[in-house]
Amino acid sequence: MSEPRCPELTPAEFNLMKVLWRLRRATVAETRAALGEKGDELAYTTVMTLLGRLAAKGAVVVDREREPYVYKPAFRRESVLRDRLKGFLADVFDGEASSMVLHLVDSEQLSIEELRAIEKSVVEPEARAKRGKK
Amino acid sequence: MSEPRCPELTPAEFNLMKVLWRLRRATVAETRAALGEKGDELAYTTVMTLLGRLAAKGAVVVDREREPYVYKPAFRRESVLRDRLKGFLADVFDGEASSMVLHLVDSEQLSIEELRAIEKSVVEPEARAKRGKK
DNA sequence: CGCAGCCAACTACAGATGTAGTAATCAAAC
DNA sequence: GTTTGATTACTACATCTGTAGTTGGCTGCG
Repeated sequence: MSEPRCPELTPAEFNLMKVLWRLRRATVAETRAALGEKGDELAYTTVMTLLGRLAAKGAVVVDREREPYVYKPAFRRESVLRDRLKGFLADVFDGEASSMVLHLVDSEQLSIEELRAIEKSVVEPEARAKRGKK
Repeated sequence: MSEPRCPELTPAEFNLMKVLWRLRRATVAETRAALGEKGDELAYTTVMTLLGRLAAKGAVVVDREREPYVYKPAFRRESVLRDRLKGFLADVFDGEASSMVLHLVDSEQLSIEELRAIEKSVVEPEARAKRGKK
């Protein structure tokens, strides 16, 4: 029995998840406010609907102890990002990670310096420790 | 007037595009056959519907000179992949390319050796020439 | 010449998605 | 205590997606 995987998320749902990961946990109103700051104005009920769907598919946990309910992510951000990355890589680059990275460099979204820095951070132990935050 | 961008593609549509890029150009039947080899069995009319939608949104060009019609991609594969990558990066990793690559390495989808190889290929001129195929 | 196939156009349709309105409740303000 | 505001539970619904059926033309086979 491997760890339970996060269910598929639609773009709108994923967007909510990003907010929840940032806030750790939040009520509908709080979530809505955070979205608003990003420029995503959604009706209160829309946010509720989305959070409801996320709860239904098990992507968030709802604390119904006391109202207003508090929602929080059921899966670590890191692991969800990883899964998405994996899926994307398989879908678009046939799983060829290096091909993808090459594209990144080619299109100047990643510099050689960054590439070297990554390499270093993977090898060097103390840099390794730092990792994880980002 | 910058270059026209490829319109958004749904997963099913993108899947067809992958086939078309491989075949360069193809009829409905040929496309369908190629999909079949990959294990994607779709009804003839389904393939036609999808190609029709792709044509409608300008992602493929249709040669109606003589039947059966011949469909071919309206955009280079490379550029579409790039766009998708860019969108994904922005959406999932807030545009932080190095963060994404770090994830790749962490989850062992990319080895340090590959990373070094990429670095090299970007720097070295003759390796640079080779690039493009992949 | 009439039928069997191939093909394009049009139609169908269930399920997913994004977005939000309405009803019912409850608690705080007056 | 009645009105008001917050909050949740339903309901709504237009679109988009994936998948495919139906209709009718044209073409070559017998």
